[in-house]
Amino acid sequence: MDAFFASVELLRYPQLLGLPVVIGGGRRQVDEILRQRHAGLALSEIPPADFPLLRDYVGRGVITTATYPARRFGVGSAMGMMKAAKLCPQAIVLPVDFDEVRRYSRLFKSTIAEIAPLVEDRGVDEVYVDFTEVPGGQRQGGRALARLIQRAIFDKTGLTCSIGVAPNKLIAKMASEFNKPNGISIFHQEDVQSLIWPLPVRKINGIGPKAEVKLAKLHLHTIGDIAAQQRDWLIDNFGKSYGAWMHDAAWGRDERPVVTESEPVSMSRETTFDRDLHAVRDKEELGAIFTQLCMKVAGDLQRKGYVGKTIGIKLRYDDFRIATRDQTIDHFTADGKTIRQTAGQCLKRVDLGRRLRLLGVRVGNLAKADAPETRPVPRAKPSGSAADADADAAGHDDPQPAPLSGTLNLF
DNA sequence: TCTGGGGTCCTAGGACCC
DNA sequence: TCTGGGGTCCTAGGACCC
Repeated sequence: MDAFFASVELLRYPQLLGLPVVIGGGRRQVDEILRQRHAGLALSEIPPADFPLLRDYVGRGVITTATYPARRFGVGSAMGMMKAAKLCPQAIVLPVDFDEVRRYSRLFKSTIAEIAPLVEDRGVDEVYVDFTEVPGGQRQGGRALARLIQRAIFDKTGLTCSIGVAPNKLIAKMASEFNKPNGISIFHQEDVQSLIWPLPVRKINGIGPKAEVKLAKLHLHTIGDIAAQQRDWLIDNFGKSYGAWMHDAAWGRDERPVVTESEPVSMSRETTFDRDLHAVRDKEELGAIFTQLCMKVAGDLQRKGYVGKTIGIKLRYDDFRIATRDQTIDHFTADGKTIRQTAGQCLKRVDLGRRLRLLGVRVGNLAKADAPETRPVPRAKPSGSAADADADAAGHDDPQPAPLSGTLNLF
């Protein structure tokens, strides 16, 4: 056994575990429900019978997680709150406390690292661990060490976790879902045929909704269906890289190592508005939000010690179409005003005639702030792109650049 | 009143360079 | 009047994941 995958169920308030509970939605909306009913009371002081209910929720947002009793009604992660309210109106709804989630996440990961040091971060509640070299890591096919880790996590955090142990990351991830919550599953390469092949294609980490639809059109529904195809046939239908990968995955082949260190590629902030905003009518509001997003990204970069060169925006229109624009500048920066100005140039290159649902700001092409290549370039060298020409024409440090024909001079 | 926020990686065309 | 062939960077979009 080389790899091991663990994920945790991040839910506090043990008194609620047996009840249908969803966590998520808009912070403001949930707080509003809480305030109306229990002004000034901490969550822990509210008796379970008095908790706010999903049927009282109004507004946007999605579910972050749900208890198992709630999942029995068909609600789950990423589902819209309004849809969930139809399925399970009696569920208790709680706000997400991201600071606390992060705190528990760190504790979860450090607890594992103390026992098995090779840990790969896979987000807030998941990790891969390589315990090939951990003393005792092979006992009972890895079960002994998995138990030890599971117990340590529970002792330190009070949280349960599901663990899969397998010869590689791909199988370990699938194994971890076999025995939820708080289970341990040990898979061997030989189990792929009997335990993995009957599963739907979506269970492969890397096959999403689009690939699922395309596979279904080709009459491929289970992982075994994929495994039964010729590699070249998959390559013809899905491309050289994805097709070959899909074939390997269906056969349980995966050579990726556990990666313990990585540098961020980009940092971003985005927000979905309470209601769709229009570039003209909601100009003030939009402008203020835009500036805030830029300042937040700048703060994130500075706090974490990074600078970036590519600054971009993202918008989501009311019809859910997404547009992105970005621009690479000639020096690295983490400065809010620079980000704001460059992002403002990007905004002028996109259609602002439609109502907007979301606005985001991103800084990519990151480097460590103290790295030598991040120092300012000696002289700015002009380049001839249209965007630069526009920036030059409108720029000269002017906070209110000239309008571009056909678009609105909002920012 | 379906559909968050923060990421990564891939593709593909055009610019530009040697 | 048939115009190579790499390589890298930039930009936009999209799939996917937690």
